[in-house]
Amino acid sequence: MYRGGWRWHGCSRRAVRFMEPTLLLLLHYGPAHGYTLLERLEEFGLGGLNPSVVYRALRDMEERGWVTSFWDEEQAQGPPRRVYRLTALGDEALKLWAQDLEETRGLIDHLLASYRHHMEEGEDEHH
Amino acid sequence: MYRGGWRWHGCSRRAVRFMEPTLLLLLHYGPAHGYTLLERLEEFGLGGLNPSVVYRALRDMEERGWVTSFWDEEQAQGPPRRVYRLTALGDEALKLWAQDLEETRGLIDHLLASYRHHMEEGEDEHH
DNA sequence: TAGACTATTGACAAATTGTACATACGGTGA
DNA sequence: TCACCGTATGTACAATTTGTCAATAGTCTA
Repeated sequence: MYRGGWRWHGCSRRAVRFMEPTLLLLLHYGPAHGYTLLERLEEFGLGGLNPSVVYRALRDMEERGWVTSFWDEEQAQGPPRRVYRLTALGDEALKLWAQDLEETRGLIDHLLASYRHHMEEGEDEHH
Repeated sequence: MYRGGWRWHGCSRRAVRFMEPTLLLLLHYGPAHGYTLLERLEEFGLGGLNPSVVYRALRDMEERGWVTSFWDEEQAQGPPRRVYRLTALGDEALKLWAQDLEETRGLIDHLLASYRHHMEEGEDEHH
């Protein structure tokens, strides 16, 4: 069950929802390592994500053909790193995601507008 | 796995995400039957949700103390109907949800702005 | 050479979501 | 009266997603 307290663990839940389009956008800037992407998610308010979750998302996107990956030849230092690169399909996915986000934004706007409108009405009533 | 095709089944996934705050708002308008709420979700772009999902959400909200419910005494026609009413706690939850939605909208705005900015930059480049 | 930091992965438990079906009341037409 | 339709709600289980913990591995430094 769980479903318990308000806002489950930090913003984790929401962060996960926006991770995928954000990764696509970051990769549209250019190829990058998983670890780098993990860190750059913070710029989009998606910091503190569990690394496993991010790596898993990248592998899933690869399965769908949105990205390709290969081991970094020039190992700078540390363990081998995987480099991800956006594919043409991933480019399409990013566009679709952008549309989806616009729609989502519309939904939220409508909901918040109704909320405020209703609350302002409530202020005038003397109950 | 699944995670397969783009946009899984209609807008179901997204609809579920916004169902809870929408139900809270609808109940802030006044007590209502589950079935009525189910239908009114459509006004917020959340139509076509599986009834089970909506009833389940209502029961969950009741477990958390956000709503109370009782069987409608005056059975108009048809089977017995349950009436849901928002509690003070539910009222608080709605306010918190509104804040959360504002934040979410901020995230989306930031993401879309970055996307557009990057795309416009790309147009100037001759690759 | 033990520990810290960078990187990635695997496996499994926990939670959420989708779906199919069960139940029940009242009205309608044959 | 019986079959059937539309309204209304609930249950149970399968499918999917998410959270978390631990394993591995290379490099650097004290």
